Amino acid sequence: MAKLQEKAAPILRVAVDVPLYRLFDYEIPETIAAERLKPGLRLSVPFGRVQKTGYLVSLEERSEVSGVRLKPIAGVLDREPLLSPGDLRLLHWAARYYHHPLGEVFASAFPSGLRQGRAAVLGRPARYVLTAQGREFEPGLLQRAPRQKLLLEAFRQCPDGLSEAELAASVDNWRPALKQLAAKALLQLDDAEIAFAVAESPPVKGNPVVCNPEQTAAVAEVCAGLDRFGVFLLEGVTGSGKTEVYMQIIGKVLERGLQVLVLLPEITLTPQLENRFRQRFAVEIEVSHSKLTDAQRQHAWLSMQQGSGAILLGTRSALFTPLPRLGLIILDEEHDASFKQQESFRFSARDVAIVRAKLANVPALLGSATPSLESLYNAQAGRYRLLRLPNRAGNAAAPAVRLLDIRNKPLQEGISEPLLAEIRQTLEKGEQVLLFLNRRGFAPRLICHDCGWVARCTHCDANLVIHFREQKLRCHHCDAEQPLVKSCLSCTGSTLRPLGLGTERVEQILPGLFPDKAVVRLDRDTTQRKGSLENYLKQINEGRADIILGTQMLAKGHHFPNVTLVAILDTDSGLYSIDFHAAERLAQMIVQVIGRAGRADKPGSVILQTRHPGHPLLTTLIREGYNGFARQALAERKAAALPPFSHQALFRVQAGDPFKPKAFLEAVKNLAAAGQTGGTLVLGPVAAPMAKRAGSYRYQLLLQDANRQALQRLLDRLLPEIDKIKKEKNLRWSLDVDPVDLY
DNA sequence: AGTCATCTAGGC
DNA sequence: CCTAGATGACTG
Repeated sequence: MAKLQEKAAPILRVAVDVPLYRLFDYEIPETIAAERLKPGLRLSVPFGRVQKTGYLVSLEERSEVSGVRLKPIAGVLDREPLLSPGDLRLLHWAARYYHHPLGEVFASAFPSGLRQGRAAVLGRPARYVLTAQGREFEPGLLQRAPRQKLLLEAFRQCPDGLSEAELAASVDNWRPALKQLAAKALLQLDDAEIAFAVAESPPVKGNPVVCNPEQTAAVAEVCAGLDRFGVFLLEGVTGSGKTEVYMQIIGKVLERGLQVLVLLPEITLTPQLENRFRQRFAVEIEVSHSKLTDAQRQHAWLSMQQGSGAILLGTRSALFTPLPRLGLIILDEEHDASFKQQESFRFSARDVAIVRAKLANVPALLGSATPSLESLYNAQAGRYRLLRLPNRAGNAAAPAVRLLDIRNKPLQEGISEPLLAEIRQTLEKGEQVLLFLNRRGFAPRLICHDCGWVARCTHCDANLVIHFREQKLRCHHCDAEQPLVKSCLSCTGSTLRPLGLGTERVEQILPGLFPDKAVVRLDRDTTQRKGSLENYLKQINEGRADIILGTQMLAKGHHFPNVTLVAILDTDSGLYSIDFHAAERLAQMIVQVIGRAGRADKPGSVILQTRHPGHPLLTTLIREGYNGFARQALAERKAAALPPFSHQALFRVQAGDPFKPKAFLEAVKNLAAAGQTGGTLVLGPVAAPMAKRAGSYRYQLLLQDANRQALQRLLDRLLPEIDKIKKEKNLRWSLDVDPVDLY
């Protein structure tokens, strides 16, 4: 007893949400029992002159910091840590691997309310039920309020009432209508405790779908490995029924009483998957992405953390959500670059998900019609198990793809004569046409026909894009915009011409070419308003659109069953990029766009307009498909010792001063060279491909090594030293481990 | 990052 | 002599 009292109270080592590569030590105040303190707890700590949330990393016997400078923590925010030891190991791994400050990595694991120190209490989700009056009420009387009618009918189907999440999934913009119904005393907030009947019923409802042999085999193979770590790469052509495979495997995991994490690259893809999951599974499904409110995300986080949620569907920000009974991680569209966070903590949700699966000893399932070269390489090397779904479901034929040489052919706003004829034929049959052009706006530049002046952004090395309808010139790299000028700013001449092609320009010419045909344009400019994308998709699927025109958002996930002709207007942009990732991106995009055609019983055809019909990327892709392309691209990467045959880390620097970034990176390079024992390549510093952007001058330094550990060791040594380089004013640097683009 | 003490150029 | 804005030091 006496011994225990003599022993000094332990020191708390704490990670604070600041961009500093070190931890901070605190004392335990007498009011707090030391036994309570476990790693992972959220603490409130005095930090400088403010209070901040800190995360307890470890308890130490002594501190390097002299006792007089140590402060006591102000409080403990949780009774028990919200993160499990496994979660903590994952965060430590990620901070080390991506060389990012631990406090910021911890912060990224929590929803913003918990980050700010709010209590981790899970309110019962609001639920509504019909009143006696509401049960009697005839929905037909609400003819003039269609949304209220819709809601009332939905409640009629569900005598147990509906939660806000369920309402959001079935009726959009439900809140005002619900308010109206409540005001009419037809609805009320359900204050009865809900019996958890859901937990009693089997997790899978609805009819099992009959699968083809490949689907069945894929399901069986993953299910045979459910009790241990393993990575499965599900390569399924568009329309091959990947989702059904996911759902059958998820069903098996749910039957074991375990949780499933499903990650998607983009928010726009969550509603359709959520709907399918809700139809199939009678379990609590939580959704988490950045378009939800903080309260919604915190609710999803806590439901999963406390174990009541069974499926978490989210984007990369959902990756670190605690899942005490994790049984499976699924990552759909695994090739998508959106899984890589592109600022501050630059983690790859795909790569971290695999580490998470490994730490939790559960399988990870990666799915894509166009797997990344890294994943295909891992499959070849035997690290991943490759599962293939080569056939479209329902015997839909693969579309016929052909290159259309447009050299020396007259173009009308980017559309050649032969393509025009094909479009006309398709429209005459009453079928839909999809035109893909990966550039929004009217035209990518405005040029003076007299003197050659081009409208440039003053903050970036970029041309201003013409937005004709809005009469604006806009930079797509910063938020600069200005009115569309009528005369040249250099020679005052008035013969200004739009040069090049954007979706807005193509949209303008289509009514003249195809009178009476309905055109829908889908790009960031037309879908910015909430709900407008959904409306357009509905319009298309109900057959109220003949020509669909759009940018890459067309290539992602959406199904257009009545489209039988797909044309890529400008295939060539991206064929000759300086970034070695560009070829892979382009091939994936082409294949994804091709996948939009001929999904149902109608055979589809695809036309790629190109001025480089002999380009090996295109010819290989047409002749041998994505796999042929991938084989060739991997051979090229190997010959050039590029990833995945080597590993990269990129230092990026930007500053308002044009010379300081380079000087800073020279210093980093010298540091890297001093004491360099391994063979890590240090390339640069070079100006970024867009040297000036949003008013900053940008440089980069690339490190490359075939040995990942050697590269990591160099970074381990480099980072503390870089921290010591006297920081120039207004200079920002960041490190990107495994960069997915070099811009 | 956020805060604050210190320095500096320009205003009266 | 005063002060707004830039600069740098520091966070336990």
